[in-house]
Amino acid sequence: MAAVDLSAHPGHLARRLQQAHYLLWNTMVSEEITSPQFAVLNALVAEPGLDQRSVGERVGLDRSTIAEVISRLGRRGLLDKVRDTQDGRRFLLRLTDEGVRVHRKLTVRTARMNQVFLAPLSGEEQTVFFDLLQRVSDAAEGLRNPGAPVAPLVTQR
Amino acid sequence: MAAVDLSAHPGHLARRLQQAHYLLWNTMVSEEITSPQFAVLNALVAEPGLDQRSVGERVGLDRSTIAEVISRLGRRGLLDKVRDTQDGRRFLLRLTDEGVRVHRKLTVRTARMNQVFLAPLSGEEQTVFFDLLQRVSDAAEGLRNPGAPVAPLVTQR
DNA sequence: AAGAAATACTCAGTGCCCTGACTAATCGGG
DNA sequence: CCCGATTAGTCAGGGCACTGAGTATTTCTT
Repeated sequence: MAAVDLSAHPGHLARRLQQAHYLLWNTMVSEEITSPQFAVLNALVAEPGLDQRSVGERVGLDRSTIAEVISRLGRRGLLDKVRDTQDGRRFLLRLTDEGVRVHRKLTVRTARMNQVFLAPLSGEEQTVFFDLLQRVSDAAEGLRNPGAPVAPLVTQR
Repeated sequence: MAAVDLSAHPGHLARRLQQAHYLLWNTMVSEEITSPQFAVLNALVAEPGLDQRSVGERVGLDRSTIAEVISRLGRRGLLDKVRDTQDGRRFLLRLTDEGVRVHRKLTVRTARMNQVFLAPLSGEEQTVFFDLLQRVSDAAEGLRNPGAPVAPLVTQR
């Protein structure tokens, strides 16, 4: 009766979009390296020697998640992690040769995948799509913290 | 050098969109019930007595994930799970009174949240946004399986 | 009626994602 | 110089999401 149509819920659509992407990535790009892992490799190609926190900032991952992703990439031998001698809190990250090689290979495949992913949209629609996606995300990002916390669902006794 | 701009990658944008939504949901809707959990409640308001698999289908979750989500909702006392006497493989799901109550409360909050989430877009843009999101997801969904598996990154010796 | 195939669900394993609490190191003022 | 605040990273805990393997039940086929 009071049920709602989920297709009018942006959150639901966002989740579906990500699932769709995950699926395509798995079949067209790699079953070993994930999309967030590629994002990290990419950030380190652009700025070698970055520390963990900064990489997380570039790719949009919090301190805990970025630590996990980096540890996995380290285990796979795609990057090295060394203490910063200037600031003993930091770890400096740098791709290994293998890391660079994998990044290069994935860059090509990713481009192909993006084409397939966006194929249902015309060129103009693709531009609009990026724009809308970015604007909504940026706006929500800007809303961090300031709001008062939600009232709990159940009144605790 | 060969680094790519992530803002041109729909997968990255999809992930950011979901993160943004997660954040907003947490502050505006509930810290206890998640968006996928709400989707399940909603499906069961629409069709009480559905089995697990069908609920998963409605909300877009695979068998394993839907099992976890349902088990959590069960632990919270929001739904009941009983063996189908007609078909001993199935579990039939039904919301408890508390489940219905929570769904009603969240429906209101979710509507408010959606408004805030979409506020950066004009009414017309919102329509376009939904349309593009849906078309891309549907298309990728349709691409399931058929493709040959990706070649592995490293040639195993 | 018996065996094969399909179906609903569970379980183990991997990975992403967040929060909150903690440790270690650095930095800033007095 | 020292103490408090800030900052980088870790760790535990909860939840989402998938795959692949396994169990039980039903259904299809012969």
